[in-house]
Order: sequence, then C-alpha cells, then structure tokens
Amino acid sequence: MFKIGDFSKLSLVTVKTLRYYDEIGLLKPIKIDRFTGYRYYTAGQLPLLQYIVALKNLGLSLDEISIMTKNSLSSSQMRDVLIKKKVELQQRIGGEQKRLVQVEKLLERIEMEGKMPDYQIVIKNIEPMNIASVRDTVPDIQEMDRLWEILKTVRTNHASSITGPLMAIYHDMEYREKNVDVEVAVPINEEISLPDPIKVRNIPGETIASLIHKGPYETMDAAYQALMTWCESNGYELAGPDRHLFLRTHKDVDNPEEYISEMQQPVRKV
Amino acid sequence: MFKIGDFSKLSLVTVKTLRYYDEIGLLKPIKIDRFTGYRYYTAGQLPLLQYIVALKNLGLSLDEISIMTKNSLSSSQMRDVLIKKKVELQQRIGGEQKRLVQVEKLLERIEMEGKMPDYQIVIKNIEPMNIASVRDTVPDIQEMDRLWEILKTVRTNHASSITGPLMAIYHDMEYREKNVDVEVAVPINEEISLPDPIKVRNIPGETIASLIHKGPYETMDAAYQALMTWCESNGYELAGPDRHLFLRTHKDVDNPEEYISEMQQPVRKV
DNA sequence: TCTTGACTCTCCATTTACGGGAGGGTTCAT
DNA sequence: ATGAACCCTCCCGTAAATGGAGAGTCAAGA
Repeated sequence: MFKIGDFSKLSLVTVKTLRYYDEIGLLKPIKIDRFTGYRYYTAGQLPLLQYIVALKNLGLSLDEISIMTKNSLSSSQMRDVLIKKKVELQQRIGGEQKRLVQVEKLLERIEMEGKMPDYQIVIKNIEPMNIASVRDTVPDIQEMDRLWEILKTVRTNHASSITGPLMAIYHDMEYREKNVDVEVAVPINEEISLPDPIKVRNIPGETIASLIHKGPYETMDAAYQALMTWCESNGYELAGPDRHLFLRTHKDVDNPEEYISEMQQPVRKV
Repeated sequence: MFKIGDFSKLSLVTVKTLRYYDEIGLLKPIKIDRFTGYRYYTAGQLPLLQYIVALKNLGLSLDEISIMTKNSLSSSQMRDVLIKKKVELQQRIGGEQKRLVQVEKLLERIEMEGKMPDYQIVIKNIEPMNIASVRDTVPDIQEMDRLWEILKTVRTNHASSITGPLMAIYHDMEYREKNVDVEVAVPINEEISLPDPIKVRNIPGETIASLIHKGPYETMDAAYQALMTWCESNGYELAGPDRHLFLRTHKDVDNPEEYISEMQQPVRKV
C-alpha cells in the first residue's frame, strides 16, 4: 500500500490529479483511512492508471475514459467510442487546417498591402424571413429612389411589423451599370396585405458571406471585388443574388463617410 | 441606436455573448442608460464586431483579439500575433494528427485481436536519480537472487534512504537467455557509503516508454515484444538499456498472477 | 391609463481537468 | 518531544461562453 505521494511518484501522475480522479470516481484509492482521510493505493492499480493515461493521450475526455474503464464494456462498445473519437479528431484537424490556411492568407495580405485589410468577411447563416418588396428593372441606379418611395407606405402604415433594415436585392447575375434588375425590400414579421406593386414573399434561410462596409456607396465596388475573390479562394460558389443591407444611411447621419452597409452574398460550399 | 436584441439580430451574435464582450471590455455599447442599465449599440459598431468574429474564426482567443483591436497596434505587431497563432495552429494540428494515428492503430488492433489490448504503452519523462547497484554477468537468470542478496544490506541498514522500488537493468543490447549482463539496483536519495561490490551511481533523466505488466515474469516476453513493436511503429528508437521495476513481488503477494512489474525502455524520437 | 407580453437587467451556477494556496492534521525518524 | 515532510479539505481561478432565476422596463393594444 502506497500513500498518495508514493503512488504519484511511481505513476508520474500528480497528487492533485489523483485526488481529482478519486473525486470523479475514475480511480478510487483501494482504501481511505476513516479517521485521517489518507488515501492508500496499491501497485495493482497501476495498470488501470496506465490505461487511463494512455487513453488520455489519445485525446479522450475523462468522461469517455470513465466509460471505457467500466469493465462490463464489450469490445464493440469500445470500438464505437474510439470511432466516435476518430471522427471527432478528423473534423477538428480539418477545422484547424482551414484556420491555418486563413491565417496564412491574412499574413500574405498584410505583407502585400502593408496593413490590416479593411474588409473582414464572415460566413453567417441567415434565418428565413418574410419581406415586402418591389422589383423592377431601373435604367439607372438613381432611379431606385422611386422604388423606395413605393415602399414608404409600409414604413408608415405598418411600422410595427418591420423586423429589420431596408435592403436591396440585385437579381442580375453579373454586375451592370444600366438597366439594373433590383428588388427593394423590407423584412416584416407577418402576412400583411399591401397595395400593388408591393409583393410579400418569403426568403428561405441561407448561408451567406457577409462584408460590412463603411462609407459612401460609390466605394463599395472594391468591397464587392474583395467578397468575390474571397469566395473563390475559400472554396465557396455563388448561390443566388446578392443583397445590400442599409444599416446606416442619410436618414441617420449626414456624412456619407459614416454610412454603414452590409453586403450579403449567398454561397454554397464546393 | 439599437437595443441589444436588435443589435444581436443584425450581427447574428447572441445577446449573452454581447454582454460578455461588454464585461471583458472587448466591445462596449456606445451608451448605457444610467437608470435602467440598458445597453445601446449603433450600426457603426458592426465593423468592429465583424472584425472580432472574423478573428475568432481564425482561432484567436478573445485575449488576442483584444490586443488586435487596440487601434494603436502597428501592422507588424499584428503580424507577430498572427505568426504566433500560425505556429500554434501547426503544432496543434501535428499533435491531433498523431493522436488520430494512435486511435486508428488501436482500432486496428481491436479488429485483429477481437478485444482491447492488454498492454498500454505510455511515454514518460523520468527524473534523474541516484541508485545503489550491483552489476554482474550471471550465467542464468535465477542467479540474480545472489545479487539481490548483496543489496539486502542496503535495505536493512539504510531503509530510510530508499526512494523507490527495486529494479533490474539489462545491459545486453539484445535479448539473451544465458550470461545476462544485469544490474540490480535500488534508488536512494543521498550519497551513502556501501561495501563492495555495491556501487552508488547517478542515472540521468530520460524519456522512456513504459509498460505495466501484471502476472508472473515468464509471461513478460510478449509484453517486451509489444513494447519493441510499439516503439518502432511510433517513431521512437531505443536509447539505452531497459529496466525492470518490481512493483509487487513475492514479498507482497503469494500468487504470481498478482505480480506487478513495469518495463521502462529509454527511447528517443527519430 | 392600464395591461400584457416581449425585452432587458444583474447575479449565480455550470462546463474541463486540473493547479495554487490557505489552514490545519498526521507520520516518522531523530 | 520535535521538526520536516506529508496529507487532508476547502476555495479560487482558468476560457468562453450558456442557462436560468428573479426583478425591472418598454411599447402596443384596449
């Protein structure tokens, strides 16, 4: 019989850890002195402790090790635990490798541009929502104001139904300056009836690449380029028309430099 | 100005998380109502939050992100943080991949043998220690008892200096049945003077592959084989004579099935 | 003006696998 | 008998939130 310190020296497992394993029931001392509380271990417990350490080195959690050390466990159940762990490890490795690539890309960009990039692109999952919208092909982007005017009735008559910021959906598959097929929309929380040409429709949940842009709309082209490049080089393909969310506009601030927009490009992993 | 819930919807960051970021000073609301405690955010904070989320996706800790978002940080300092993170990620990937290989090997063994293997092999780092020992080439392994007898004077006259279990060190580089060059030893904690042929010497700290064996010594050959195989297939090469620690012997139990031994094979990563 | 439901606040507990330390009891060789 | 080494329990801290309790606030509809 060894006191905890001697057992610790034999096994090279710290005293703290042994006490913890006792506490969670993973490895109980063979005997505890009722009066002093001293823990006593025996050499016969070393194989079990070695087993625990070995499984820990494989990356198993103590919970999983607890399961594995229940001696009633069949070998096929052990196999299942290990297979689960294997899958988990594979996924973690995959994730870390993706992160590594991203970090390397970011470093490259810092090298090239001499500074932190202005645009941070993030993948998000958007919930489905209802929108009230007007869609038209306008000869010039300035003409969009006409569409906003039409939507104004929603904002005045159903203000409490609005659940999000205004947005524009660009249905053209490629960029164009003239004759833009644009849908101007506002998210609403229920079916309300609206006069023509306003339609109410549902947008399904989607995965999007998001980029937040600060400044006037004229400077968004570079951001748009960055978003496209990012999608391509990160293995996403475009999966629908991109949206423009107006988060802070001339109605909120005077200086166009303070405008805030979000570009959302639906994407799909390839 | 948005209340926390609206800001959460815009950014797709949970309310709880926003409050947490406030608490740790990572992203403070633009205004907190002095009377109600309500937090208010503005669209202008979205770029910063997007930045935070993007860095989090790269695997940076919130502490590191705190550093990165201090606006006084030069791009070379940012580069340093990222390079540190890159190295960290590479190391983590390496570690996880090793674990994955181990799990796969264990699964293979379960497939082949139909049960969990009996031997768990673990790498340990042994601290340097002093030993009192007798070394000789004995014609037969039974002759070792003669060496134990010689060491008995240590165990009787210097019992309090003994710091560990008895051990045998096999100096032959390959396995042999006859004329074994063996050193029988006991760890001690200080320089004591001992009669010939007992020598006191120092064993340096070493990395060893350890295997705990339960049962009579005759059944240890398979364990020894397993240890060698393991070292080979896990990229370790032998780095010295192996040791046998007697953790529970005939002095402790009657039944040889209850004997506990530890085999320690010094190794070196290749 | 009142009510009601949605929203927000703070504070506390929980998660993993221990490590550090305080304060106090035990063992053992001298 | 004494001092050193050892052991005990209890509490706090870690990272990055998540979940819940209990209480206060806001806004829309009646």
